[in-house]
Amino acid sequence: MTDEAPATTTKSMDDIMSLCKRRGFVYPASEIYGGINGFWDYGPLGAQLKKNLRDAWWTDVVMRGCNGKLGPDGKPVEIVPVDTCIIQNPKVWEASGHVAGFNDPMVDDKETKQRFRADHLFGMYLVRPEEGESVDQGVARLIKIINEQPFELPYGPNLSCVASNEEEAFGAFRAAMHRIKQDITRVPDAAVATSFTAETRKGEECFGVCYQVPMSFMKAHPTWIPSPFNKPDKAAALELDNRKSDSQLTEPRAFNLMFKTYIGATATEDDVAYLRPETAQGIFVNFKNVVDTTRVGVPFGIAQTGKSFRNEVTPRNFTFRSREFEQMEIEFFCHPDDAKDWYVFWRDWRMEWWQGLGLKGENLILREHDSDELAHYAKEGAGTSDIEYRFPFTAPGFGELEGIAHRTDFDLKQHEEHARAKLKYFDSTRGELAKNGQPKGEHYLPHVIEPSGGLDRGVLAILCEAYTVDESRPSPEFMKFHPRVAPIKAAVFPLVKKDGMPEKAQELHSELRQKFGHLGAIEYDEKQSIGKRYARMDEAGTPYCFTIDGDSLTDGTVTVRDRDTGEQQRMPMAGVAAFLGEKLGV
RNA sequence: GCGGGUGUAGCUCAGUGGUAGAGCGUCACGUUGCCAACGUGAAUGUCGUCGGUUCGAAUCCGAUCACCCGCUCCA
Repeated sequence: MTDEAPATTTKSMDDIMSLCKRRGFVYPASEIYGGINGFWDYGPLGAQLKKNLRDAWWTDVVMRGCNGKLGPDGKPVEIVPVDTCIIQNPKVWEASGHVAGFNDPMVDDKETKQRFRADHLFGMYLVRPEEGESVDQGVARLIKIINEQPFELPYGPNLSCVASNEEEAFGAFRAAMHRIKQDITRVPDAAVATSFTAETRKGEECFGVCYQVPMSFMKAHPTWIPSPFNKPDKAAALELDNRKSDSQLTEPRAFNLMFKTYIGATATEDDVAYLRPETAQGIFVNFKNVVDTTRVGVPFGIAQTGKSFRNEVTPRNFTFRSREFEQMEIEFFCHPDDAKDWYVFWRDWRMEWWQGLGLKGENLILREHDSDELAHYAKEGAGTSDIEYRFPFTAPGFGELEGIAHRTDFDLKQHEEHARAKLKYFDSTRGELAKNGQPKGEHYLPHVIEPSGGLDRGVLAILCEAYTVDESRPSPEFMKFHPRVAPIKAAVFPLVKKDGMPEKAQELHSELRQKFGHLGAIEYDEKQSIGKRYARMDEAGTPYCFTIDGDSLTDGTVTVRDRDTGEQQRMPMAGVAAFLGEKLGV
C-alpha cells in the first residue's frame, strides 16, 4: 500500500449508498413494495449523471470518432450508430451461443461450494482386464458399462475433473496412476473419450477410459461421482471395477441467465423470445445492412448504447451487478491482418477516455487477460483487456468497467452459418493490382475489436471516485464530479433574499439555463443561509456557484465559487456564460 | 444456490412485552451581508411484509422479501 491508498480505501460504500439515496441519485427499484432483487432506479440527479456519461461516450466515440485521434492506419476513425431491439429473433441467440451457454446445466459441489458445467465433467473409469481380453475388448466393455449400466449397480468413475476436452482431463488424471502405458487412443465412435492401459499404484494392470460423464448418470446418481475437486494424488490407491463415491454433488440443474418472454398473446413454447443479454448481437446482425446502405468501409465501427438483461445468480454490490443494465458497445470491423493494431489502439484509447472523465490514478487499471480466462471466441485473438476500477467493495481488488476483446470473426461466422447469409466484406482497396493499376479487391470476413463498456458501472465508478470526505470543510461530504458529467452544472444564488438580489439572480439563472440547459441542470436557490446553499450544491457535486451580492447591483459583478477549493473570484455578470462554457468544455 | 449479518421518519440511529423517539435533513414564517448561522412553527412511520404466541408485539416465534459481507456464479 502506498501513502495515497488510505484516501481511497477509507471511502465507505454504505456512506456512498446513503448519499445516493438521500440526494436522489439511485433508489432501489419498486422500493415501496419492498424492492426487487437486482434492479435499481435512478433518481433526478442520477438520471442526469447517467445521461451525461452516455452523451460523453456518444459524442467522443461516435460523433467525434475517438475525439479525432487517428487510427493505426493514420486515418480518422469512422464509427456509425445504430439502435437495435432488445428482443430479436431467438435464432440470434442460438447463433451467438447464448441459448446453449446460458442453458448449460450446472452441477454444484455442496462440500466445496464450487459450481461447474455438467458437460465439462470428465471421469476416469478403470476396469480389471478379463482373461485373454485385448485392450480393445476391455475398453469396449468399459464403455458399455458406462453407457448402459443398470443404475442399481454402483459403477461411477474412479476420479473426475472439470475440463474442456479429454486431453486436458487425461492430463489431470495421470497423477493418480503409477504408470501409463503407451497405447493411449481415441475411442472410436465415442465423441469425447481417450482409452489407455495402466498400472495402478498398487501395481495392478488395468484398462482405463477418460470419458465425459454421461448426463443420465449425473442425474441418476450424482453422489456416486467423486468430486472433481478431490486432488488425484490423494486418491492414490484406486480400487478397480465396481465402486462408488460418497460425494456432495448435486444433479445438473439449468441456470438460464437469459430472461425469457413470449411473443403474442398465446404464450406457448413456440412463442419464446429472450431479452438480449448483450447489445453486441444487434450490431452483428445489422452488419450487412450498414455496409449496404451507408458509405462506410472497413475499417469502421458500429456503436450503440442500450439496456441488456441477465438473470444473474447473485446480483451484488449496489448497481455493479444488476439484472437490468445499460451497455455502451462498439463493434469495430477490420481486416484480420490489422486486428492486432486496432486492438491495441482501442485498448489504449478507451483507457484514456475513462481517465479523461476523472477516473484517474491508481483506482483505474488496464488489465490484460491471462490466456486461461479468455472467452472461447477470443482464444485465437490478439487478446482481451479489462479496464477496471477499484470500487470500495472490491478494494484492494478491482471490478470491470469495460472489456476490450478481439472477437476474431467468430460472431459474423456464426451468423453466416446460422442465418445462411453472406456476410463477407468485399474490400476494393485490397488484393493484387490489375492491369489498369486498380486493386482487384478481396473478399473476407472482418475481424472485430469490441470495446464493451458498462454504463451503470461507469456511473457507479464516477460516484465512488467523486465521493470525497474532507473534515476540514464546512461541508465535509461532497461529490467531486468532473464538470462534464456533473448533473447540476451551476447554481445561481442571491446572497440574501432582498434588495433586488433575487431578481438579478433569476435573470442570470434564466440566461445560463437557456445556454447550458441541454448539458445539465442550472439551479436557483434563495432559501436559507448562503453557507447551507453552498453545502447542498457540494453534496450534489455542482462545480460552480454564482452569487449575486450588493456589489452586483452597483458594478454588475458576481462571485463564482469553486466547489473543490471553496475559493471565490469576482467577474462581470456578462462574462459568466463564457466562463462556464469554457469550464464545461463547450 | 449456501453460510453469516441487517431491516424503526428522507438520512444516521436509540428504543428488548405496556401511548413511536432523537439528531441531521425537508417545508413555512421571521431574520440575514459569503461557507451546513439563529428564532418560531410544521409535516413525515401499517417499526420491511405476512402469519403466530399474548389481555397487549417494533420487541418473542415462524415464514417471506430486500440489502450488506463471505462463498458460488459472472461470453
